[in-house]
This record gives sequence, structure tokens and C-alpha cells, in this order.
Amino acid sequence: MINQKNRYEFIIQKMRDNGHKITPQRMAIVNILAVGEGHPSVENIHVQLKQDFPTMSLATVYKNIVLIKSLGEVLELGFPDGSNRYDGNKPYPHPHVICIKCKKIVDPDLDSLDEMKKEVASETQFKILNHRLDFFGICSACMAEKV
Amino acid sequence: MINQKNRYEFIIQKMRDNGHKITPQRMAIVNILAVGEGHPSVENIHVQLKQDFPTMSLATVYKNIVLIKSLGEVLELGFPDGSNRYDGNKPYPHPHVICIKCKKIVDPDLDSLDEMKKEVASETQFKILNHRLDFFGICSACMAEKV
DNA sequence: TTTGCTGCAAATAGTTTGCAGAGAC
DNA sequence: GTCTCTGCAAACTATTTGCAGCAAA
Repeated sequence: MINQKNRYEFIIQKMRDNGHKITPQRMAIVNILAVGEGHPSVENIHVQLKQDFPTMSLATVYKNIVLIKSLGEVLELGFPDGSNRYDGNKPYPHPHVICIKCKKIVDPDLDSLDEMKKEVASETQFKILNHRLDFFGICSACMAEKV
Repeated sequence: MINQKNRYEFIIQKMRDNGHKITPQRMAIVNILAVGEGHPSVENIHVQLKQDFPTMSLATVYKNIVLIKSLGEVLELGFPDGSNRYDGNKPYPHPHVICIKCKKIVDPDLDSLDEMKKEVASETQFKILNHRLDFFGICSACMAEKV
């Protein structure tokens, strides 16, 4: 696990280096994204920040996410149903395991993925630049609920 | 490769069995989806069908795709940028390799995926029901163009 | 002081829905 | 003849954009 405090500082510094101003709203958004456990949605970020910034607008959240994406410091997880979740802790492509009931997202360790990438490249003659791997299922907590 | 004529007949028959009427528009949409080479978008299907059905509306294409999805006979590939592509030839989850330049989609054979599914299940304690695996890169044709 | 940021409201794009007439069965 | 489907237009939702005032540097 990457140190989250350092991750926050790293992103803020990168913004400074690129000539962006550091506003309180911006700091708060980066802070939420830098926390590793969550894979928050825009809506989720907005609701959280409304507590500290009652005037915080969705547009500001969106604009900042666009900025952080452009710096390559957040991974956007868009899903077919239109929902979007963000991972600012590990901004590079990596597999996700998603509970279809409680929407929890877990990051598994999968060593065999690099091997698979090579397999695909050699089979299809593509130059592989990126990937996306999601598993959908039911987490143990939701299974225990038997709802 | 699944026989495409049979695939078309199969979907049409399944519609009949479920009490849906077989209209010319419906037949044409199923026909396009049953063809294996393409992974068409809604827009793409609509444009193709405008030739034979000048009054064909986007809504009809959407409604029919919803129907075919509900029958489990088309795989929807929604991408983070909002684009959607459909695979009516292989409606079950399978890996895709996508060229980011020409948008071509290829289906590679990957034996190791089942193994990975088990690995994830045992590591995360999830019951895995579904998955999505996409590789993004540049196909050999686009690389040769050197544009 | 300068320049970029916030936050409101309006615009946008893809998709869905309501409804009246047409068509499958 | 019945009931679903089509196709138009309007509604909807997530996201983006324009702009005036505000705040960081």
C-alpha cells in the first residue's frame, strides 16, 4: 500500500509544478482521491465535500478530476451502466473485483496478467498499450447476508 | 466461429418463443448483430439500416437491443468514453483487443483466463459471476500506416 | 496585479420514455 | 381483432461549458 499522505503531497506538488493554483476545494478533492480504500464516484466525492464546502458544485469536482486525469494521477473506472468510480491511489491500470450488491471494489494481486498481455500481443500482432480487467461477483459479506 | 446464419435463426426463434413479433426492422437488426466480424455501435447499426428503412429511428434500434440483451443474446461493450459496441455473435463475456486508432475489435483466444478467475475467487473470497477484459493498443495495420 | 478557479446556470450527448398510428399474428 | 412495435418528439441523466465574480500567487 502506498503511503496516502505522501500520495496527497505528491499530487499537490505535481499541480504546483504545472502552474495550477492550490485552492481549498482542490486540496479536499485530492485528499479524498489519495485515500486508497475508497473508489469514490463523483457524486460520492461531492456529497462528502458538501459538509466542509456547502457551496461546492459538481462542476468543480468534474473539472478537478479532468485536471488530475490529465496529470495521469487518477484512474477512471467507467462502467457500462454509466457509473464512474475513481482510484487516485493507484492511477495505473490494474484489475478490480467489484461486488454487484454493495458496489465495493477490491484490488486483487494477479501475477499472471503480464504474461497474458504478452500472449495477446503475440497472438494479435497488436502493440498493447493499456488494459482493463474487472471481475464482477458477490463479496463474502453480502453472501453472508443471504438477503 | 459460430455459423452466422444459424445464429440469426437462433435469436429469431428465441424471440418467437418468448412471444415477440418478428418485424422487418427487428430481423434487420438481429441480422447485423448476428454477423460475427463486426462489433457495431448503435449509431453504426442505425446508419446501415437507414439504407433499407429510411424511417428507421434510433429509438427502435435501442429498444431492440434492450430486448436482445434481455434474452441474453448480445454482449454490450460499454466504454469509459461513453461509446457502446455490441457483439451478438458471442454473447458471453470474452476478452477483446481494441485498436485505439481505427477502433477495430478483435477477439483473442486466452486459455489462462479461467485459471485467473479461480485465482481471484480464492484470493478475494468473492463469488465471481462475470468479468470484463479489454486490451487497448494499436493494430498492425495502423502501425504500418505510420500516420 | 494577474491569472486561473469556483459555482451557478445553460448546453450537450447518448439513451430512454410516452404515445398514436401501423403492422404482426 | 388484439396486442405489440415503430417512429416521432419530449424527457432524462451524467457530464461539459460559458461566464461573472473571487481568490491564489
